[in-house]
Amino acid sequence: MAKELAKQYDPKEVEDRIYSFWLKGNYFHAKTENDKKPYTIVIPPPNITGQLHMGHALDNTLQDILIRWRRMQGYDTLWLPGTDHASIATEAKIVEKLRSEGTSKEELGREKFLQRAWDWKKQYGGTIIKQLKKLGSSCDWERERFTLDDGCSKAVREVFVRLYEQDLIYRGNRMVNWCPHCNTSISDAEVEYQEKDSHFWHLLYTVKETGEKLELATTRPETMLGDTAVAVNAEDERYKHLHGCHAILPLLNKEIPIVCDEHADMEKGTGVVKITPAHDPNDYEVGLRHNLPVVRTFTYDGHLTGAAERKEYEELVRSGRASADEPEVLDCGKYAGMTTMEARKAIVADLEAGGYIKNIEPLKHEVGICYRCHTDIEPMVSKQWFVRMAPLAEPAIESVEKGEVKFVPDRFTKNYMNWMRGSRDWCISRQLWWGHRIPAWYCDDCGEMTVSKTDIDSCPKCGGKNIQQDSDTLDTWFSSALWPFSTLGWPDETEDLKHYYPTNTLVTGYDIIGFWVSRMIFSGLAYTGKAPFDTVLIHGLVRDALGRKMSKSLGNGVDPLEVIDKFGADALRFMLATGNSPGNDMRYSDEKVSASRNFANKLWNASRFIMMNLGDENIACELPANLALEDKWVVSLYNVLVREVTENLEKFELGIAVAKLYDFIWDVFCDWYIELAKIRLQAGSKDVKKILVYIMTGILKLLHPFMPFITEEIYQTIPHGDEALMISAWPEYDENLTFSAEEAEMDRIMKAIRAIRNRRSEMNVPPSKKAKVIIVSAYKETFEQAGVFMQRLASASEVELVGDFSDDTAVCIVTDDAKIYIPMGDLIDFEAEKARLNKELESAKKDLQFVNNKLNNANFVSKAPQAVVSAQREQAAKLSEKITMLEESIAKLG
RNA sequence: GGGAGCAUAGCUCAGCUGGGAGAGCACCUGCCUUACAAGCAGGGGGUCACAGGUUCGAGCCCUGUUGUUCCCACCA
Repeated sequence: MAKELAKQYDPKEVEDRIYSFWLKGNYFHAKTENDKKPYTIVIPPPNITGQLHMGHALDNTLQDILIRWRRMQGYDTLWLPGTDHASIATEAKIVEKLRSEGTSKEELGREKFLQRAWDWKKQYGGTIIKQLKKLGSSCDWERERFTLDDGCSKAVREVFVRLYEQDLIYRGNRMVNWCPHCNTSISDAEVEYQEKDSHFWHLLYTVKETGEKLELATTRPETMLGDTAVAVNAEDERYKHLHGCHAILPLLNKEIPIVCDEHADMEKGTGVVKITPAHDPNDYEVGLRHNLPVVRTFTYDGHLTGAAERKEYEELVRSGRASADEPEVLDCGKYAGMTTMEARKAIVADLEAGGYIKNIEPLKHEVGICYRCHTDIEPMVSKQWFVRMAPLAEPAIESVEKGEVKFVPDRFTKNYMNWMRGSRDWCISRQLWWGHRIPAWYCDDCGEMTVSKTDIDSCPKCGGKNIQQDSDTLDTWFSSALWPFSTLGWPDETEDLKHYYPTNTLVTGYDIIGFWVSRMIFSGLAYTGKAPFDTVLIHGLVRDALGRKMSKSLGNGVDPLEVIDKFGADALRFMLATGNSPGNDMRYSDEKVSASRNFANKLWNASRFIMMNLGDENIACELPANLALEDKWVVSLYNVLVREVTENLEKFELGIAVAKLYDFIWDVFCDWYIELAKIRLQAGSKDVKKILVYIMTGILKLLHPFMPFITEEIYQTIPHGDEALMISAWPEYDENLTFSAEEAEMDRIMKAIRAIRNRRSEMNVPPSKKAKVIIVSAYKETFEQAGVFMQRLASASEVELVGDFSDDTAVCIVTDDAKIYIPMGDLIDFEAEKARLNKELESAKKDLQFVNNKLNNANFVSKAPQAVVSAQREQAAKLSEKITMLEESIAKLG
């Protein structure tokens, strides 16, 4: 692989080749080694309909960083990939496609429709997987799963039947959220809210017994045909005389009871509420409390019911198939067949004509909409399957309270708890075809319902063959909830399950804590007895440069693949990891990626420089026996870097880790060490080459999880041990490599060099104009070594150490540790020099004053930690020295 | 209505357990010093939203205020 390296790093030339190299080495594959500690991540399965977006890029970059790091640390790592069938989203796409072809799912029939869906999956399901590979994701592709594959389906059935047998799944007529566009029920979690302009219609109902007009307000007059009561608060003095009376429902002239219920709030409006149990969640509850009839007036596709629906209902009752909780269906007569909006207009018009409307008031209120298609949700009583949440939520809450599952950052624990505590029973049936079909069969002969793990073809009760499977499918999230263990083979006790479950880290956005994370936790506990992971690493959203959510409708989405094409996958990954702290949103901008790209290029050129100097020499990656001052300095700092980066990763502080790497590589290694190394390289030192290889190798390892491609590419060109960087050992902190004295020495030298550069720059002396440097310092030995450094880095023609010095034509620079003179001849403005030194003196005195104020404070000295106090004392001493030196210099100027 | 986050240099954001404010980009100055101009050296720029409090000491902890974003909730 060794060759002449290009001046600029070209990710396009490298990335696919390196990815193939990894695949060929089978490095992503988890080998289930029982002597190694496992580390497992299951991927949040992207939808098969999806294209990789920035959210995925972030999510998977974080996962890949963690998994690569742990792999290098020697864990038996498994990153298990896969995709989600996304029932509602996929079905919607296929339905749309069918419509464009002039047909429909009904016309096609279930079988053929599902065939189309599988074809779709085959054709597009691999797209996002390919895109994940472009990012560099080191998933174990041999274990790739799909929520609708045989194994996951088996797990789904197992769970469904178990829950049913434990009475944790039931079927019944309940209030659900109905999407008239998707034509299915959806769960509470799938409803979003949006503020919309509407009206408050103040209606007047007549009380039958007293003849008085009762004023009440509603936002949904179109539901009034289904009213089965009017409610007032029992404590409300205004209406006490009406307890037990009846109201006459306008238009239908139907007598409905006036009930007392806590739901009626005396403070709100007139304190009177109309009750429509079939089409309002609150009213449904009121209805249950007062045993009110439930009258359905809407069809499932959002029209008012008519004679046909009524007839269907009557059939059901006559045949005895109607369950006890079956809602009555009304023939809405002249309104039948209207959409709810049309009905609203017609009903309001009729009410107005009948004098039943007191007034209409404009109103803004939150309306529930479908998270997929944004259609207004119709709350509706409907026969559905539900998971009983309370018994499942309890252990899930306890587990998190006990710390078995930890959220990072911690504040999302609260978010999770709220969700768990507040959730109502989970509606899991969907009137869709693409998904896990509910394993329940109904016998047409005897009416028996059978729930079974395996398909059945006759009724177990009467033996009849006229059985039909429930036509509904399960909520997509039902199978997602099982993902951490269904993918490992559960319910079978597979080797994978034993070895890799429970998994370790779940990485996901805060937006699906309710949808997914909480359901995995209660599912894991309920079915495997263990929490499915120990840590949930939460990240935020990737927004656009203006801070807006990226969305299709705004057209402000940034395609990660285009970014990869332009800047490289490493640059994108590095950018996503940099400045990202857990749980916080971040903004995307090309400038940031470009900065990351520049960093990659910097690394590339550093390696190019090292390669150039290595030539054909075979340099082992080891420290030489004798370390020079600058070697000890860089090794010491590198050693600290190893410790800190590792610690940061352990705490999931990826953004901090990556910032430290950036600083070390660019500032410490490239700008200082390599520059210093040039001196000895020219002299042909082999030791310095060893150090360069040693540090570069360490850097590549530490940076590899973040920038896998370029680091691997460089690793393959420099002398290396393991066949691949990605499976090489993660560096470890070595306390023998701490050289504090040398760090301090280098610090003095660097300060002096910076001070000289600074002065020269201020005086506009070009680097090409070399000048002699004369140093007066108590740190003789240090500065004796520094001579060559100064020639190289501070444009010194020669460096002389003297006990004392005086020259009117020399610039004087004072650092904490030394007085430095640079004879400049005519360039010196005598007065300006004096003024500058005086200014510096003032500033040093001020600083000393500040420190002394602290040290003179008895409370500070007695209460502050000893280390802090002594640090201040040291600083005071340094400043005093500096002041003395400055004063001497000024005195010499006269 | 409840809860949470954010508010730090012109812009985007770091700032880990409280010890005299940092980076990237942008800006200004000088450099093609042969690894890198996607670079090097230097520089300017911040009462850390506001008001109190705890502390020897607060960007960091506590209380309140303002602005902003988000989540949850059945507002008829």
